[in-house]
Amino acid sequence: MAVQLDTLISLCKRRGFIFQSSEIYGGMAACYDYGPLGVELKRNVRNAWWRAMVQERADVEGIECSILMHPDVWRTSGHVENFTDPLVDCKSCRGRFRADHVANYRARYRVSENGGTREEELGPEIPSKVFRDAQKIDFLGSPTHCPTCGNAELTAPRLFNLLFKTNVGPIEDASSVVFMRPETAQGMFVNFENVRGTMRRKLPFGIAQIGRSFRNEITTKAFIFRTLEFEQMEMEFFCKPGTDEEWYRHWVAERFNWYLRYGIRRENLRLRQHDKDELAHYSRMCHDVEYNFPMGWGELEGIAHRGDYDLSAHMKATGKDLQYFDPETNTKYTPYVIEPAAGVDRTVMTFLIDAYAEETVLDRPRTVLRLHPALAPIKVAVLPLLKKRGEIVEICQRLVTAFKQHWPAVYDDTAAIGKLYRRQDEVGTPYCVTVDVDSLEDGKATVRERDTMEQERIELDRLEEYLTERIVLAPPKVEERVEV
RNA sequence: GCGCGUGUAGCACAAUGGUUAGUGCUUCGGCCUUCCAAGCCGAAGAUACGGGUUCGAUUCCCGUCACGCGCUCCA
Repeated sequence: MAVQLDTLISLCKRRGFIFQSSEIYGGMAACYDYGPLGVELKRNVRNAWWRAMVQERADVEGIECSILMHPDVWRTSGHVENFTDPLVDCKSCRGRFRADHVANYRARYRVSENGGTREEELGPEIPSKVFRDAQKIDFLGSPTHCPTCGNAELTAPRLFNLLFKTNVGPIEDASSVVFMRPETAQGMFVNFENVRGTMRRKLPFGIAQIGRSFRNEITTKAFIFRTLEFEQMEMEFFCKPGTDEEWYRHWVAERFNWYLRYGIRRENLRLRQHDKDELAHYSRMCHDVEYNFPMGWGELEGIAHRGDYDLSAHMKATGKDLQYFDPETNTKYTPYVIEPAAGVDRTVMTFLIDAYAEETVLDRPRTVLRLHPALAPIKVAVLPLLKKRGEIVEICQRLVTAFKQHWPAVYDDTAAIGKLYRRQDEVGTPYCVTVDVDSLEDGKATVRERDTMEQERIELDRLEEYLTERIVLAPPKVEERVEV
């Protein structure tokens, strides 16, 4: 039985993982802040991805691009053109229509630009230039009758576009409109030649990036599953046409197995291949990695075969040559691209849900996050069994100072030992080190493991080595690997 | 974006058109205890925001915001 979302949200807030954004002002819809523990968990997720996708591989380079890019990038990619149609909703039958599909509709727009205002009859289709240049488009005309139910219950037309716009420069002049990137991928495409050239790369190779993206979604959903501002982990893998299907299968398997490696239960994961009519315009094939969330199956990551769509589009738009010269065959071609694209926030949420467990220990409830040690926000807690004994506290302080050189570590003496253990269980701390009176005699401390609650006496000067073996070198939680 | 529902302390809940809004957990201080949420004493802490009805609103009404569920949408 999976944890209820409410329960998880409550724990996230109570223990400093995730807060509602701008909470004291009443909240900001679909925006969330990561608290002290959440920020550690999230960074660990990023690092785990980067480790698997860049550090451990010989064929992928990293990059970090600016969120603001030349506006033409998004025209070339198709993001500006799509979803710029004005849409109307029928309040009666709840249908939604493109305004220009509703009969007898002629719209007028008030366009503010260059400090002045002019009114134009532009018709239902808004040219992208107007959309780009206009600070504000007012709909002065409006359709009235719903084509489905015939009732005069249509809302005023509204522009529907997922791109966030903002202005460069302090004056809101029309010429300064730019977009907040809706995906990180375009940064890799426009830097393809920079990375290939400076890193002296031959095909195949990939460019990976982790960063924020922004989508002005109509509908938000389920906690941090869909937010307006979110973080992506994307990699564009450039390869020779003809080898693309093999690489596609490689990356689908590789990405699915990554989730197993960090402990997501096999039965809560599935691969789903997109039907042909479901594919995006640039996409030839696509598999989603899906997780069985409390609210149903949801997409964690998409592995898409983008063909040569993006590089070709950028070549056409800029006139630059982004083809690859293959020295072995002495030919030029446009690389094909395989793109695994994952959401950091969704992945964080998934790890939290999958790790959450409630048990009964000695007739007492225990809540525990069974996070992989590499992901746990706090790696080790140092606890004194007797806080009144100065020698014991002294040893604890010495240990925690030493541990902090390697990992996030905490010291806590504000409750009885049982409660201290439960506190750490609830935030997923994999190991607790407890110093007691015997420690003063035998030079050992008790190491208590989170999942089994088993204890082991370890020499004080062996603790760092002991914990390193279990935290840094922690094996995959799920050994099973999937072939595609 | 539509419909339905919800909003009381950090968390989970209770109560009420009228005295000081109650309980558990949590947190903090103290005593005691010392290897799995023990006990005792004490403390801090709330009616989402705005308006209306009323002598009086946390309670009734309206709006806003946020969250949940369903639909819709979705690169």
